[in-house]
Amino acid sequence: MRKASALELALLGLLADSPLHGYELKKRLTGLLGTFRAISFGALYPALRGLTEAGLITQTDDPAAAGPALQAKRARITYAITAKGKTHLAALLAESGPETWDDEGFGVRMAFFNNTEAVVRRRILEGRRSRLAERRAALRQSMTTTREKLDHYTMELQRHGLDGVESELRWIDDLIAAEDRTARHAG
Amino acid sequence: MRKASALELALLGLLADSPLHGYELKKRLTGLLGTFRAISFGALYPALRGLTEAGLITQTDDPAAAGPALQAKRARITYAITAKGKTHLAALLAESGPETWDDEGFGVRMAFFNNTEAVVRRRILEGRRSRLAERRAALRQSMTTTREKLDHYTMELQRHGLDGVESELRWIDDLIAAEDRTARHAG
DNA sequence: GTTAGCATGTAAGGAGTTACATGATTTT
DNA sequence: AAAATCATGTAACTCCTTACATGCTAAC
Repeated sequence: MRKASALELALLGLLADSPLHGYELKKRLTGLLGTFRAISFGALYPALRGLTEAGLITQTDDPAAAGPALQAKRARITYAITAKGKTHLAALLAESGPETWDDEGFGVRMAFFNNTEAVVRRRILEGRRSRLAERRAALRQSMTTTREKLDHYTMELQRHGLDGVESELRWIDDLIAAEDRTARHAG
Repeated sequence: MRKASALELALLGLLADSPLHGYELKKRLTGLLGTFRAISFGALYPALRGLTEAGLITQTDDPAAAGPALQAKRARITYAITAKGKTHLAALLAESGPETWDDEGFGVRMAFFNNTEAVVRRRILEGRRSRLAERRAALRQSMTTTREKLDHYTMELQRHGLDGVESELRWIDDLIAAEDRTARHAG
């Protein structure tokens, strides 16, 4: 099986909570990945087909859930995760690598932290932290070395970008501290 | 000519300042779009070819710029914007539409605000503002209506996302206020 | 009765990445 | 002399968007 996209990970993660149909999945996806990008039906349904063919989810026709006029030609389809899918999801959530620290990959993984082991959560948070620290260093570098030639607007862009990175770093530090406190409590 | 990507806009904008060769363009691009994504050579050179074929830039072999061993088999190529390219760039910077307000489109356009008319700057900033306001509304909605079922981590993600949007809104408001002051000064 | 939202899909095409391929120059 | 960086490009492939195509259901 090839490397899973953030979309497939998000679908598996959503279905791990409860079975859903496609339209509902798209709405939740928008809430989940919405800050980064909106996915379209042209991406959603092929992805669901791929996951089904890989045996990670199942599709069930669901005519009962439709309105009173029962005999709809095209029934709603309910998607549910399989045992194999759950295993695969756990593996995806636990894996390390660049895709784990970048904006989208991190966002999706954190959205499913509730179903993720504390050790893995910790590793992902630390990875994200060093990714952000790199970005901060690059921004600072660019702001000081090319200081004289940067025009007002470019400087404002970079300053605001740096603010954002620093704000996220503080946030991540707080999250890591909270993880530590919980770990101490739980032993 | 089809709709230009943010990459093509960025290339034209960079070349409007001074001619550059590909490798240098890529470095500046990373500084410019870096917060959103990094572009690869596999994207850069085909884009430069496209712009050349469209007559928006020119390519000049530049063997003199290479080191002392002059007879390099493959010379560096210097890219320069044409008059047609300048016109096209101005049109791109001035256009309105969704691509003007989204993260990447806005970022690129603001990076070239120095070469953009005050009226257009104002329009782009206002557009970005309402885009952010929409996103804020959506986030608030999602945080209040589904309040009870959201787990700790999802809530943290949304809270941090909302913080970021609100921070950018304040920043945009400051920029708009600064534009107003400048406009009053300049008459 | 018509608009908006629910619901599922396909086909064509765009924009990019990764991996490959090559070679010069500079630094250590 | 090895490693890093400069420098330019191509080919295969992936993932996604846009536009199309269809039909039901609820609200106004």
